[in-house]
Amino acid sequence: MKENPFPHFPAARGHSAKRTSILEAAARVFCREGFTGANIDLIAAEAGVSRQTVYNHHGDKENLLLAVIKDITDRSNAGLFATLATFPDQPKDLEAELIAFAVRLNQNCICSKDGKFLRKLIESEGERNPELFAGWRDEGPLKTWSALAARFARLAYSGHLEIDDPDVAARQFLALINADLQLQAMFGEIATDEQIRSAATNAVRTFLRAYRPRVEKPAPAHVSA
Amino acid sequence: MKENPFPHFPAARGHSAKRTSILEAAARVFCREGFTGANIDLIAAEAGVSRQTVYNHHGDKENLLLAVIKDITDRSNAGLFATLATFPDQPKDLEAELIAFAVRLNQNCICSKDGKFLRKLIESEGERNPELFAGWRDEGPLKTWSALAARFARLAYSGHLEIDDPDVAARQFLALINADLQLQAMFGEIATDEQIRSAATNAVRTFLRAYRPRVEKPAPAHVSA
DNA sequence: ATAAATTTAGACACGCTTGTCTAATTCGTC
DNA sequence: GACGAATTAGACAAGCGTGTCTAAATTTAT
Repeated sequence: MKENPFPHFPAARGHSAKRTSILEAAARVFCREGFTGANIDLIAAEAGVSRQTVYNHHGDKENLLLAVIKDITDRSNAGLFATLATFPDQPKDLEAELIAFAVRLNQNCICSKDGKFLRKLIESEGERNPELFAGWRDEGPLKTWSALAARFARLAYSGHLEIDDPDVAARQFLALINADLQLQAMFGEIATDEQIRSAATNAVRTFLRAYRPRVEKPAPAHVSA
Repeated sequence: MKENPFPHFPAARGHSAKRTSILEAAARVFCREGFTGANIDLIAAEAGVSRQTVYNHHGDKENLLLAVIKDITDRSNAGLFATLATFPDQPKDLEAELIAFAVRLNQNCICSKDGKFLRKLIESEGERNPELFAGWRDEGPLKTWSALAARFARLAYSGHLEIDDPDVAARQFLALINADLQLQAMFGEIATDEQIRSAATNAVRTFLRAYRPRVEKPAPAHVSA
């Protein structure tokens, strides 16, 4: 209601700074303690803000949770699709480029603070808010899978890969990427760059052993040996 | 204190039945609502028991959570190692037997009610009880990985597979097994037998494309072509 | 410097949950 | 049928968390 009806100026500077810090603190606390376990006083304290300010910005607790999820979702999706755009469509060195892509995917999307928060929040609260879960699934994993599947299909068409079902290949690629990192992801620990690189290397090596064409260059005509 | 000091009879029949039903209900509610969100009245109601009985059996709420986790962990580990024992050590049809093994693993351990409960409980409460998380990790995933890695190493030694790092192969096998089921697992839905079989087939097919020996039978001498 | 908007600390009512206690009731056994 | 153990319903105090309110202090823009 009292947000800022007309934008003579987008918002007071301290105002939006506090809004941000509230959302960040709330995300941390919701993740750590769960919705019911998170208490507003703690969120306010971690945000360096008074309790009343939290209520001024976001109404009640339920609303705050939704704001947190929307905030993280938006940022997370932006990062995700920016990263997907760097997929190696016309690779010179497929293995190296896929590894680099996998590293980016892990760093920017899956192992990032946002990515982990979002997954844990959805997993904790999804059972109580089915439409929340459905929305996340449709906009997150399902879109990721289908986008990635399209890229892999292209690589198959251009003869770089030999793939029966691109959707399966996409899911397997993502599963392999995380095979070595799942345990760390479950706890608070953030994966080292070295660990991420190693995980990506292992994953891509196996993925390519499975999906690299077995006969040399059965490519579609316009690629000549 | 008032459990049953001497076992003239192990415990009243209704007594242990109620204990079981309390643990089951508590597991459900803790999973659904989180530790703080779970309330004893609800657990008692779902167990078909009075609130006081819950306190009689398990002291306070914290204690009840520990009892639930211990209960599920024990059952879960028993199933896990029973299933691991059915690994195809001397396969005639490696692909078929690995698929069957993967199906058993998913049905008995990963997609089972206990498996899902345990994972969600640990993920929710692990951050607040580090030793809980550590115990689960050491007894669950780490042991699974190492047991599975040993089996794969054996298959590699006998020439059925060509594996650089058996630990990596084991993690990748498990990751592939779940690639198609992760989303369903996150929600309440239980995977169909058909889905589990299909997921296992996809996984094993890819796994074997990656790890089956490329040159025919470079086996260790005693296997003759 | 002044006026408007925002933030703050604190107090407050209200509801819910935990854990205990008691007295009545049911259950299993002899 | 009678006994003891377990279970039950209900009341209860104490603590905590939410959300509201007020009056003072602080920030921001004019």
